[in-house]
Amino acid sequence: MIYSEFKKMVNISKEEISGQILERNRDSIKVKKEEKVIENLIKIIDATLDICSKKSFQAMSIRDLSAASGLSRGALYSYFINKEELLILILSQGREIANRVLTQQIARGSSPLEKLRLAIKSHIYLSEAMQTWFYFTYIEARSLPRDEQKRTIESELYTEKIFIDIINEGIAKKIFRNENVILAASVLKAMLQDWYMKRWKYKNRKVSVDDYADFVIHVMESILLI
Amino acid sequence: MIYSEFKKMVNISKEEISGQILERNRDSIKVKKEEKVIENLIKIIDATLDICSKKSFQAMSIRDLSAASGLSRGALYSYFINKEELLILILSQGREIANRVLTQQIARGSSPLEKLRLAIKSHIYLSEAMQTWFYFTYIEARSLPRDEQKRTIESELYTEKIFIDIINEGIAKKIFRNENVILAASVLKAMLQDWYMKRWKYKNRKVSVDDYADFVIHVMESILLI
DNA sequence: GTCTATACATAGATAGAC
DNA sequence: GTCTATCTATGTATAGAC
Repeated sequence: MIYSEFKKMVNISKEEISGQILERNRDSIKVKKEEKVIENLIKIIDATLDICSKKSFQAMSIRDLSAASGLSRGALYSYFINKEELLILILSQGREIANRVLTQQIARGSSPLEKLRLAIKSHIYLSEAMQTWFYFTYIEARSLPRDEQKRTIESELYTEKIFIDIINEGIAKKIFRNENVILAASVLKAMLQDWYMKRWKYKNRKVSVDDYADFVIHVMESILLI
Repeated sequence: MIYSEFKKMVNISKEEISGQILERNRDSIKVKKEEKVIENLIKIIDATLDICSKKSFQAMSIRDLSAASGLSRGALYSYFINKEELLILILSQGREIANRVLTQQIARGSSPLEKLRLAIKSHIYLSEAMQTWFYFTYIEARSLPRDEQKRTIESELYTEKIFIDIINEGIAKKIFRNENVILAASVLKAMLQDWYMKRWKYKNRKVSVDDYADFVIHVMESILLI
C-alpha cells in the first residue's frame, strides 16, 4: 500500500466530516438547512485549523475566525455555543475518524509483521491526510478542560496500546526479538508524531510520505526482527 | 556517563542562568540591586514555566504571573519591558545554555560512535535538567514573532546538523552503514524530543532517564552499525 | 440565516503613592 | 523597589435589524 492507494480507500472528505459533526451536534447548531450547515462548518473548521497552525486556539480571536471564514461574528455563534465548544467539536470529530480508520486498517493484516507495517503506514498516511488536525490536537491538548484532556490522553494511549499488542504478539510467536516493548512502542509513536509535527522540515528536504513510512518500518524491523 | 554524573559536571543552576540574563539585559531591567534582580528573575521564570506547562504563554495573564511569582503586576514590569520581551528573554537564554553544553559535551568524544553516544546522552540529560524550558520552547515556537521563530528553527536545525555530521563521519570511516542520513538524524531528533514532551508518560511507566538514553542509543546502533 | 452594533469581561501597561 | 489604582485595548457573546 502507498499513500495514493490509501487515500482512495479511505474517504476522509470534508463534507463527510462536517456531516458527522452536524449529526452529533444538532442541539447546539441553530441553523436548520443542512446544506448551509455543512458548507459553513467546512469554512469554520478549515479557517480554525489554518489560523491555529500559526498561533494557539486561545490566541485566535473570534474576530480572526470571522475574517478568515467569511462569516460574521454573530453568524459564527449559530454554529457553536461558545469558543470552547468549537474546540471540543473539532477535537472529538477528528478523534473519532482517526481511531476508526486505524483499527479498520490494522485488521487487514494477519501476521504480527504485516500488522506492524500496516499500523505504521496507516498512521502516517492518516496523519498526512489530516495533518492540520493532528498538529492542532497535539498542540492544544494541554489547554483543554479536564474532561477533554483526559479523552485526548486516552486516545493517545489507545494508539500506543495497539503497537504494544502487535509487538507482544510478534515476540510470543518468536518472530520479534524480546525487546523492551514499552520503549519500542514509545519510540515508534515518537517517530510517527514527528511526521505531522515537522511537516515543514520534511517538505523542505523533499522527503515524501512514502519515503518516511518506509524508513520508520525499516527502523522498527532493525530493532525487532530476529 | 550517567545522568547523576552529568548533573555534577554541568552546572545549570538557576542563579547562574538568572545572572546571565541580567548581564544580557541590563538596559531593560530597571531594578539596580543585583541580588534582588537574580532573586526575582528566578521567581518570574519559574512561575512562567510552571504556568505554561498547563496553558499557553499567551493564555497566561500578567495577573496569573503576579499571583504565582508573588510580585505585583507593577513590579513585574521592572524586570521586562512587556510580555513579549519576557518570552524572548526566557527563550534566548535557554537556547544559549543548551547549545553551549551540547557542543562542549560532544567535543569529548573521539570516534563517531563515541560522539554519537555522547550526543544522544547529553541531549537527553540536558532536556531532563531543563525539562520545563525545552517543553516551553517546543510548544511556544509557532506563536513567536518572526525573528524569534527563525532563531528557534535555526537552533533546531543546528542540533540536527550535529547528528548529521557525526553520522556522515561514521559512514566515511566505514563504521556506520550507508543509511539515509537525513532520515536517520530526523528520527533520532524525534526520539530525543519525546523524552521532554512526554515526561508524564515515562514517569508513570517508571522509565528512568538512563533507561531511555540507553534505548535510543540501542535503536541508533541497530540501524547504523555494520 | 446573516449582519451590525453593543454590552460586558478581561487583558496589558503605566502613573504615582508608599 | 514595590504596590495600588486606573487607563485603554481587545476579546467574547448577544440582541435586534435586515
